[in-house]
Amino acid sequence: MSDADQRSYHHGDLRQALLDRAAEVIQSRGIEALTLRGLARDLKVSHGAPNRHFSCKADLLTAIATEGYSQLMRATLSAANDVGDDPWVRLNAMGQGFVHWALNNTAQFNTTMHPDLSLYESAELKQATEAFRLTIKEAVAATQGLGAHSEDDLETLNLFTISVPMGAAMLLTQKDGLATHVKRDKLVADLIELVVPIRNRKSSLTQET
Amino acid sequence: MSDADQRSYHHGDLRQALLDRAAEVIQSRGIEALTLRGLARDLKVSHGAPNRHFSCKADLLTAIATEGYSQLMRATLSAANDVGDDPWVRLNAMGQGFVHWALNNTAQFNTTMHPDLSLYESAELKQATEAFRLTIKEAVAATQGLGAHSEDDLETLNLFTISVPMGAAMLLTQKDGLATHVKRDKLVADLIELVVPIRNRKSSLTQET
DNA sequence: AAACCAATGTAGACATCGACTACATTGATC
DNA sequence: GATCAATGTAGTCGATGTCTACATTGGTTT
Repeated sequence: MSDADQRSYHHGDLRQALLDRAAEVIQSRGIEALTLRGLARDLKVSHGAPNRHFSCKADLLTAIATEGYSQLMRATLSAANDVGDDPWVRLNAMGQGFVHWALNNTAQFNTTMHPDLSLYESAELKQATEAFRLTIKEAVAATQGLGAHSEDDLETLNLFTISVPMGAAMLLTQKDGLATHVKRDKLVADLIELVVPIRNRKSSLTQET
Repeated sequence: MSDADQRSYHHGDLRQALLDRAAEVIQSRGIEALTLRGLARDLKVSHGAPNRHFSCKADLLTAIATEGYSQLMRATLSAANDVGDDPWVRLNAMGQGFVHWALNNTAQFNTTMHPDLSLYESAELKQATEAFRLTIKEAVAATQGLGAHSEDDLETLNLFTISVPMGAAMLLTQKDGLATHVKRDKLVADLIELVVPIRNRKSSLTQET
């Protein structure tokens, strides 16, 4: 072994290295092309090493998704905290934060939303999913009565509010999606404005109707 | 060979049988668990037979997605034709038709939206995708100036309009999604009403603002 | 009617993968 | 310094994708 590869036996943080490399592979060649043995080769470890951290491929994908929900929640909450206390303005920022995180972490986002993962029952993933949904639901509930759609059912409003960033992120992260739009930030801002309007807005009570 | 299985050598329509069985497998065990050899076993043909119709697994998924877009377009257009000529009412119906098709064809919908497929360049899939997007775009364009959001950019409006059914279908088709909602039709109608409102609407010109 | 042939299905082979097992090395703890 | 759980290695086995050669069929041409 040359001095270049100072890793004699233990890798150091193989788990995180696997997660990082997996995201790269998914980005370039898709989830189907992702293999545990391929990751092992890329990271110069034996083909069985990944199994010490992920018992199977579904386990790896689940871990990516769990971390995805966690980061998604942090990204949305962080965006909300950047804009102050008005629940309406906060919800708008959360929507934009959601889409921006998805566009900046395409592979992780697509893996997080992989339909197969809802079949693979995982306690951690379920918990992360619920925590995220609760965060959104609370933010939506906090805006009730303050702006438009104040008369609508909360569940319907919640679905509407999360559907737009979710659907837009889905479409924009496709390889041949609308991602080539020049002014990405403006598109996202305009889009979320249609769901949670904050422009031409003086206070929390002077909204229409 | 018994008289029950009258298929002596040729299957008859193996291609469609593969597509149908694939949808069942995806529905119950996910896209990752789908294998060409498994399909061959289920349909009592040799392990190489599927390759005569689909050169690889990606080809099969692409075919499902292509058919998915085709059916999705038919479902939305059919829904529009059921409600008359008002572009605004038609667009509303298309949104509802989209979600209902997705909820009634979960496996096909999830496969159609599989992120891997945008990496696998397929002329037919690309054509089907573009045809569908054009259909939506035309329907959105036809409503411009008639209702709300008349001042918005068409591209933004288009993304908004398709994002809601797309995101909602994504969320509702998840195994632990909101699909347990009792009044599914009402939820979908209320949801789309938030995007393309048609209630309390006399004509195409007496809308707010 | 007989020959022909493209479409379709069969059978076998090979590299690769997931998953399991036994064994080896390491670093932390007592 | 001994101990041991965590982590990595090497080998194995069944299953899969994909390729090739061969077999069967039904329609077409002569």
